[in-house]
Order: sequence, then structure tokens, then C-alpha cells
Amino acid sequence: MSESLPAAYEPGAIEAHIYQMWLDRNAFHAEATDAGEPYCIVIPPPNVTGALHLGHAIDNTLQDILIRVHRMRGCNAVWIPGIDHAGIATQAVVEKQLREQENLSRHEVGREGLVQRIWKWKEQYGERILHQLKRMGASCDWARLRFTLDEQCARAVRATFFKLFKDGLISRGKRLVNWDVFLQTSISDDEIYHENVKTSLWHIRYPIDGTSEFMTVATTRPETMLGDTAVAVHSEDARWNRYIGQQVRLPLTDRLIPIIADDILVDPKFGTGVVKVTPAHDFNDYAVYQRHLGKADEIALLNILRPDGHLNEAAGAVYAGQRRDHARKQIVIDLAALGLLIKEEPHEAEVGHSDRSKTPVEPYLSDQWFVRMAPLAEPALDVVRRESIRFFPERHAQQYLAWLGEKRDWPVSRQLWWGHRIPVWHHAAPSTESLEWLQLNPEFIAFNQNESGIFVCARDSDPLIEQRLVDWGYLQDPDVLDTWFSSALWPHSTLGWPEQTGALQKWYPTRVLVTGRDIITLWVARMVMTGLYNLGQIPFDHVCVHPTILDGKGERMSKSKGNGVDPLDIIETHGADALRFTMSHMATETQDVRLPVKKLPSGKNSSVRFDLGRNFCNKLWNAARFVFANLQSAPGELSEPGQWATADRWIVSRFNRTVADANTALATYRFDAYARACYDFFWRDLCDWYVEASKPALKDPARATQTADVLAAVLDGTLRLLHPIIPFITERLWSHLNQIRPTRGLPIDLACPPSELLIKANWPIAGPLDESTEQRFSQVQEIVGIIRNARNDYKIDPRKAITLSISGPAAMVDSLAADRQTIELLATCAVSDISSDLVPPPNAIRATAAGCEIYLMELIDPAAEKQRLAKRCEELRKTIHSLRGRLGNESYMSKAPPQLVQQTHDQLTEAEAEFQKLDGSNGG
RNA sequence: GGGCCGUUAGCUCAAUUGGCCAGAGCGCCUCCUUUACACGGAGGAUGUUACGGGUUCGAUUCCUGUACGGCCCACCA
Repeated sequence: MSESLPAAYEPGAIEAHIYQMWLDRNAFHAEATDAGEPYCIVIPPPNVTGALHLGHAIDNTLQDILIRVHRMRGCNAVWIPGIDHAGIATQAVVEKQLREQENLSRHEVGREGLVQRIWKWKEQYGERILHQLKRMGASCDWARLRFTLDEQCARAVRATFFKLFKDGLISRGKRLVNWDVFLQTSISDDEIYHENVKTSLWHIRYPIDGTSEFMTVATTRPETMLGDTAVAVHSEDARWNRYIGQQVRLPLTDRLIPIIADDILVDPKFGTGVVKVTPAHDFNDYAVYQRHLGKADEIALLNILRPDGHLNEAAGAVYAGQRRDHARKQIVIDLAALGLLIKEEPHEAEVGHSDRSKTPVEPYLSDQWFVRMAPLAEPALDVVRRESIRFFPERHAQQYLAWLGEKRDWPVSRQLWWGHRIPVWHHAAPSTESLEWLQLNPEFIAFNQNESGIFVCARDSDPLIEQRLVDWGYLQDPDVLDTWFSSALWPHSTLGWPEQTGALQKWYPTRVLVTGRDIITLWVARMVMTGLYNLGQIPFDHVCVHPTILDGKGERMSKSKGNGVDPLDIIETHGADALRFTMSHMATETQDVRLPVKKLPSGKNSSVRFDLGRNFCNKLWNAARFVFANLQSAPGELSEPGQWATADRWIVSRFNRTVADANTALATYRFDAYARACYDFFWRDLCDWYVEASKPALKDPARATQTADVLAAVLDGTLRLLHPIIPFITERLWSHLNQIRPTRGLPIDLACPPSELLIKANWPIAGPLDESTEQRFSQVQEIVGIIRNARNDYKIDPRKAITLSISGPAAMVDSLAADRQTIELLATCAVSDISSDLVPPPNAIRATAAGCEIYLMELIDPAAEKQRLAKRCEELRKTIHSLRGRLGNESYMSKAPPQLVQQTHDQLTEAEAEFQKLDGSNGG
């Protein structure tokens, strides 16, 4: 029945089996009607475009730890998984594939054809992501898997858009947007990266109308001059201000454009002091246009580009149809021919590029939908200021507040086909019949009218309503919504909103959002806004921001950089638990952690950083094997802790302390502190000391049963404590423990009810601490330490037992005698005498620890001993000098806390006592 | 250019509201294959806590300046 466990832990042999067992037992699933305090986490949905890397691994490991801890604490815990459709990124990938493999453009396959292909692609890559999550041990409630483009999310999107539309928070307008001419869509600021490009600065003369004079402008983009509608100067620039109100003749065109004053745009000390103004193709110039709008010096807006980046008719017959880069060359040639090009100097500029298509973006004037932010942002700022939502670490709230404080309108339309289509239909001249109908259904239909016609928003995706609109000649907006629009609804859309589902009522607000700091603004802030707007409630109480994983060169792991490491690679070399343990250990409060990665001959990646977790698992495996080998099948009779050995009481107290530390760490999302507390307890206390100390006890018939019971109990508790971090190995060992020892015979402080599965077991109880025992055992540790130290100094064969005697304070003699066996085993020695009044034997090595004198006998080399003692005396002399200095300092004595002064006093007394003894014997 | 954060052992990171000799893992050195574990055990070496100034009895911790690095925002015709 209880098969033997191999000497080395082999994660590959058990992980798949254990995960399947959890699935078979439905261990991840929760129902809203289940008992327990609700505890819900929604996963930050990974983009379907790519496989997960280690950045996702840390994010999901931490979430899984929280979910598993709270499940064990008896909460009704649910972790909702999902994937993001990642509009622009996904469409770009599939379009690229289409081009490369079939040489087709999206227009050739059509809207439906393309969307169909993307869905296919999504199935394939979505599966891969889910597979990765499962291999990592993620205990997601898979029955609740969501996709940001599925029907449930679509209902939430429609309902939200409708509400915004009805409340007048959706507006449509011409705006200058960042245009990707390759994908022919607008992209958001955050989808742009800047690249340093070597180009030229061209100086061009603009003839001032009615004079023989010129104004000289400098530009890096000469082709945009065809769209100039003004030149601007500073109002106080004596060189130029007399021309304000006059006109220049725009070269290569027959247009006259005004000379205007704009003191914001123009810095008179920079360049020539004259700036060309191209409001349709430059963000600053567009701002000029807006500033002058409605004033006497209002300027025109002239778009000279087609959506594909070619120049249009407005650019003039000569240039219309040319590509933007071709036009630039041609214009330079033409200007030179006219003698209007003064010079061309080398110039470096940061040019915005689309993250998706890697092509330069074009500021482009187009019709877009916007969400007005001000009314949404204010309450979202408020809940964080009031700390209804708390950030961990706190400092990250600043970024949130700063960004939201700007309240910049959110452009939500994207000229894409993959995404939630904007639920707005337009008609320039609607029939009265249709208008009457619209007014009949204010619950489902909202509309507003302006000079360009009527815009109708339909709440539900109802084919009958939509068909009716189409029949009346209304056209649906071809654009789709920004991906963030659907992810902004994630915490409530995944729970069923707008339906008042049981899940929504039970689990909303969710408890914590775990994420990296890069999407605090784009995502976290928007979730808070929509949560408050749609439900009047915050979406989560806490935001846990974990460090960003960097590679060995300090660069962020990302798919586009190609430096992402597949968690499956690490799982292959180290195991999932090792990956998770190391991730938890790395989750400190710093903003980044570096992870040097090495490429294996197989082409896969690995990193020695994960050895930490692997070694830890192996140690756990073997410590458990040791316990199993020493357990009788039934526990002994419960005895009173008062009858236990020091080591027994000590390890129980240490365990209780560790549980308390883990609880504290988890309450503030200090996953590193949780992992470190477990590591130190398990390795340092349990393995290094307790297991070693238990070995003679297990051979002693009088103590074997009690010791085995403590071992079983502490192993039981340790597995519970570690399960959330390293679920696979602990579940495996748990089942083995259950087989050979179904009941533990737990000492009272560790009593937790039994459980067949560890994943469903109770979280350990932080029982009482036994300070005096901890202190007493630490004296044993000190004494053992100093003996080992001396043995090493004297190069004594590790196998050779030495004889020693201990002279200590009368109060310690009895307790030391009780722990004699422990000292003898751990320091490989025989203790011949423990007493309060020993005379130092001749030729013995002397050492001091825990206020005791230790005499190591039968060791020669008095010269070496003398030298060693001299060294120690010197150390003590320094210590004493420093401590006396501190106590002699009046300010210190009067201002430092008395407790600290007392401590200093005690230290001095101790050091002086040791010095006196050593110096006395060494004095000869 | 504006804002935020960081700089601790060769590397990667800790250090509760300022207070024991600033710790751990890896790496390094010595020794040990002792029946849980060499993915192990015992011991050891390594720090002007980036640098300057200040506050304090006392500063890795608080203030300030400099250097370097990262992130966010805005980007200059």
C-alpha cells in the first residue's frame, strides 16, 4: 500500500497526476451557495496573442498562493480564469500570417472571413496559455473560464456602452489620433514606442506675400508642408511680429496662409523663430488650431493623407497618390529646384512607431468615439484617497492618482474588425417612422441628434432590433472598441453582470487584484471607474503590485523583445513547485527583480535561480522520507507537553511562530517573507536541529513514540503551511502520510482536523509560543555551535567523538543535563561532566557559549590554543571598550530607552566575565 | 524636460516604527559520501550599506545635494 519513495524528488513523475486528481475531485470549483467568507480573485487575463512568460508566472503563482491559503482557511474561495482578445495585437498577428502564407490582405478575405480566422487562431493559442497555467498548478475554477470577447462579456460591454451613451459620457468627434498606416487603425499612446531615427532638418523659405522677403521654417517632415494652414511666430519677437496678420505664399501650392501669433507653440529663442503649422498632422499644431478656434485668427484644418499613408487630393495634383516617404523626397527635390531649400542638416529625432506593426505612426485626423473621463475619474480617485482601495506596496497608489488626475478623455474606437463592435447606428436623414419607434423604447434604445444626423445606441445585441435599424437605412459604425474597454469590466463581467447572478452577489467586490505595475493606469484605474459606475461598488479591496521580472541584462521580459522565458522550460528542468517557490521568494517589495537566464543546448532556457526551489523541494522530500521511515502506524498516547523533551517543545513553538509569521506576511502580500519564514523553519529548525536531535530519541524505547508523534505532527503542519507555495509535492507527501499514519496523534498545539486532500485541509493554527523553551534550546545551539567551531579549528576528524565538560551557572546545570544527549549527538562528543564549579582541566581547549565554560579534553597543541585565546581576548577587549564608551556617554544614558541601556549593561557584564576567565588562564 | 522608484557581499535579494557584531541563497575556501537528503552536512572568508553634507546619544533606515540605473508622463519646430 505505502509504496516506497525514491531518494530524489522527481517532479515530472507526479505533477500531471496530482493536477488531474484535483480536477477529478473538482477541488478548484466553488459555488456561490457554498459556505464560507467570499474570497474572489479575477485573473489578469493574458493576451491571447502569446504564450506566457515568467512575468505571468510570478503573477499567477502569487494569485494561486492566495487562493489556496484562503481555501484552506475555509473561505468560499474562487479564482476566475480568462483570456483577453487583445484586439489590435491579435488582428495584427493573424493579418501578418495571412499575408505571409496566403498573400492576402484583410480586405480580400472580408470582415467575416478575417474574424473567423482569428477565432480559429484564438482556439489554438488560448489552449496553449491554459495548458501553461495548468502546468504551473493554477487552481482556477475552470468552469468559470471567460474570454473578453465571449457572449457574457459582450453583454457587459453593450450594457456599459449604452449606459455611458445615455448619460452623455460618450462623444464622437474629429480628433488627431495616432494612426497606424499599415494596420489602418488608430492606436493608443501606450501602443507606441519611440525609436531614434537619423533624418534631416530641412530649412525652407516661405515667401511673404506682397514683399520680396521670406520666412524660414525648419522641419523634419517636409511633406507635411502641403497641409500647412499657417505659420506662427512669437508675439514679442521683434524680427517677425510686424508680419502678424499678413500672409505667406505656401511653396508648391497656390495657397496663401496667415502669419499668426502663438506664444505657446513658438519659442523665439529656438531656431528661426518661425514655425509652420500643420494642424491635421501634428499634435502641437492641432493644439494651435484648437486655441485659435472661434477667434479672429482662426486657422484652417487640412488633411493631406489617406488612411493608407498615401497623400490625397488635398495635397495637390502633383503629389496626390504618392506614398508619404516618396512625397518627402520629391518635395525636397522640387523645393531645391525652386531655390527655396536653404539647407539640409543631419538630425536625429525620436519617431513614434506602432508597437504592433513596427511602422512609424502618423498623427491623423479622424472620427473617433471618446469616453468623457472627468465624471468617472473623480469617484475612482476618491476611493483610493480614502483608502477604500489599498495598494501594496502603498507607493504605487501615487501613479494611479497622478494618471487619473489628468482626466484625459479616453478614445475608445479602433478601426479594427477583431473586437466588440461599437453598438451605434447612424442615419443622416432618419425617417419619422423610425424616430417615433426610437422614442418608444428608452430602456433599450438611446440616441442623440446633431447636424450630421442621428446616432442610435442599442443596449442589447438583439437581431430583430438591429435588423429593423438596418431596414430603415441606419448603418452600424464599422469600428470596434479598445480592448481595454472590455477588460475594464472584467471583475464584474466575469461574475455575470449585468445579470444579478448569485456569483456577482457573493463574490463582488473581489478581494485583491494581483498585477505588475505597468498596467496600474491602463487597467486598474479603468476597472475601478467602471466598477463604481456600473455597480456603485469598488471592484476589489486591495491591489497587490509585484515586481517586474527582468532578464540578466536588466530588460523587462516581454514577447516583443523576444527575451521571455517559457515557464514550461523551467518546469522541465526544475519542476513546477521549484518555479513557484522561487517566484514567491523573489516577490519582494522592490520594483524589479533580475533573473539571469542561460540558454541550454536544447534551445530552452533555464536559470540557476530556480535551484533554490528545487533544492528546497528535494530537502522536503527527503525529510518526509525520514519521518515516514520512523513512524509507527498508530500514534502513542497523548502526553502532556510538560513531559516532552526540550527539543519537542522547542520545535512546536518554532512551528507556531512560523505560522504566525506567515500569516503576518500574507496579510500584507509579502510573499517573500512567507517563503523565507517557511524556508528557515523547515530547513534550519526542523532539519538541521530537530530531525538530528530526534535520531537518538527515536532509538530510545522510552521516547521513541512521543518523538515520532511530534515528527508526524510537525510534518503535517509543515505540509499545510507550504502547500499554497508548493502544492504538488506537498499533496503527494500528504497522501503518503495519510497512508502510513491516517491519524497523527497530534500534540495539542498542532491539532487540525484530518483531511483526505491537502488542498482542502485546514490552514495550520498559530498556537502558543514557548519563549523559555526557545531560549533554553538556543543555549544548546550556542554550545553545540562553539564546540563544532573548535573542532573545525583544531581539524578534528568529524567522526571522532571528543570528550568535554561544561561548567555553567547553577541555574542551568539541570536543564543542560537534560539536553546532554542532544549536545553529544549534534557536536559529536561525550559530555563527561556538567557542573557549576568545575576547575579548568589542564591542557583543555576552552570555549565560552551561553554563559558556560566548555572544556574540550584530550586535545594537545597548547600553542595553538594560546593563540586562539589571545585572539578571542582581543575581540573581547574591543567589545568591552566600545560598550564602556557607550555607557560612559551621558547623552546616551539619558536619551536612549532604558531597555537598551540595560541590554548594553548586560552585554558588558557578560563580556567582562568571559574576558576575566580567559585572561586568567591565558595570563601566564 | 516633469514625476516616481531604486543603488546593501563577486551575483540575486533581506533587514518590523532609527537601536544586538547589517543577514540569506548562489558562488568561493577547508573538511565530511555519518543508514532522509552531495539537489546533502560541519565550519570559514568576503561589506567605508553608490558618493558628499545634515539631523540624532545612535543612520542601511530621516532630510538634502551629486552620480548611476529603471519606470511612467510629455517631447520641442
